[in-house]
Amino acid sequence: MVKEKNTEPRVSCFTCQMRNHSEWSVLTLRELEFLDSKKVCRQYARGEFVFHEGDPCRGIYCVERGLVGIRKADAEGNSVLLGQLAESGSTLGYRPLLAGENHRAGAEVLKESTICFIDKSSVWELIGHNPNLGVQFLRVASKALGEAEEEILKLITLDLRTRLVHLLLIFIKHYGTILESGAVMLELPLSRPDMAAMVGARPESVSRIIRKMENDGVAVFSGRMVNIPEIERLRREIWRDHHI
Amino acid sequence: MVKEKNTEPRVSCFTCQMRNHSEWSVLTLRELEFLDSKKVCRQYARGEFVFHEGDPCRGIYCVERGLVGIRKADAEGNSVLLGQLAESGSTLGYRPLLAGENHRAGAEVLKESTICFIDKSSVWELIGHNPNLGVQFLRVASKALGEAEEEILKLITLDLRTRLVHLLLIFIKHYGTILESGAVMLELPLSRPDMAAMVGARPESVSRIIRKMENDGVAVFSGRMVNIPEIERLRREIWRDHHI
DNA sequence: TTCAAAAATTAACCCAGGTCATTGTCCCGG
DNA sequence: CCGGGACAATGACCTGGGTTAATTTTTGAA
Repeated sequence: MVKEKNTEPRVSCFTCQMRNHSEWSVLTLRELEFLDSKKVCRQYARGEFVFHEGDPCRGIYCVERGLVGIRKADAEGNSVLLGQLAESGSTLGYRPLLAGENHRAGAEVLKESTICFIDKSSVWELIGHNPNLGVQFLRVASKALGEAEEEILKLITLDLRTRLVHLLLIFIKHYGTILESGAVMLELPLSRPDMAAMVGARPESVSRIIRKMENDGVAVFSGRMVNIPEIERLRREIWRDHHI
Repeated sequence: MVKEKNTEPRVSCFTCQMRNHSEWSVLTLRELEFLDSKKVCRQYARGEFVFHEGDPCRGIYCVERGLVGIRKADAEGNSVLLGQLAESGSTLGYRPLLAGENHRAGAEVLKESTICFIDKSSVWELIGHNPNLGVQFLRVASKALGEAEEEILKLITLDLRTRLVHLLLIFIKHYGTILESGAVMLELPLSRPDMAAMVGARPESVSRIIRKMENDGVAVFSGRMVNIPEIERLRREIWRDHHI
């Protein structure tokens, strides 16, 4: 698991591809210089934690490249992956920073990643200096809140199969490719246990649903590859719970 | 249901009891004058909606007195009450305002209330004028996000009885009184269907759990009154799922 | 290349809680 | 004073998905 991690990769905020799609897009050149001078970047291997549940929040993290999940666990070892996965351009840990709390969930690296850290006081300094940055965070936090509330409703009203279809459709949007046959091919970014943690279920139940979906001819799973012959059939499932 | 509603009650931001416990506490006198001049207050009867799911967001609402729940429903008529109930001093509808979205949930008046409305542009004007107000909203939104995520974990890992006990303990904190016997007396602010909507269950299931709790001698329900002989027994239930 | 640990699949079992139906009470408006 | 509609309690029934356990496959470290 330890190759040559902890190396500091050469990363600059100025050349960062995703900057204009992130909260930082509102920064002036001067502020960007400040950010660039304050950030500390490093590589993380799959399985590492960027921060743990309960840790005091020292600052925020900016994913330059890779994939990170937000995991929340209870005493018995059950765990959930909350919300969307963090990819290039995503910011991690802004919630506890802005709420003035400790981390209430951990950030687990799902694919090798390069992540930059910006300490708390520098973030507040930037927000104080450029209120637009505060407004950006306001947007991000409010959108996340809306999605969390949507998730609560889904957990209560939708059965597991439907929730899984929702997840698949999101993955298709992010990672899917259309074959010449018109079918959609998808490489899942997650293991089965992690897929289960995203929809709030056990891996065994996810397996069971996958088998049923294959029997129905809706999708074919093979390891992390999924082939969906007709996306429309998938889409129809999320209307009216796949019966009519 | 219609008595003499729509009367404009005499409400002033200056004398508002809860102001110093709300986001508005950071306003200067001058800004407070602005807020007071812009706000529009009115009374709402039980059952009215302050705004509906899907409505465009025109501004935010400030509960001066009363009780309001945030309700989210799906096509089949199932519904959930999200998060905490809004009482005196709570702000409603800040999420869609800050996210720049439409309302994704409705606000339903649960007890007769007096509520002030502040239009969108005035709020943004205040935030632009006093960035501390923005920071306040940042705090509020981030805390709400943390609680929503906590709720997701609870829905997945805790059974109905435990979720209900959590709810009771919150109600006790807000509305409970200690009798001379040491027992706790509580008047529930909600009907059974609404309690069910708060814990993500059906009213019948809540009834069933209530009966079991009475058999166990943990609590006695009579209409909206609840008597809890020993709060400690309640508290113990949320540790380790009331076995062991 | 090899071995142990993690991931995956499948089957059998079972129970929490959703669904449906019945009955009774309370409250409000006419 | 009556009647209709929300609220409440309870029982019978049934199923989605959790639990356990056994087996196989994949993975990655040495």
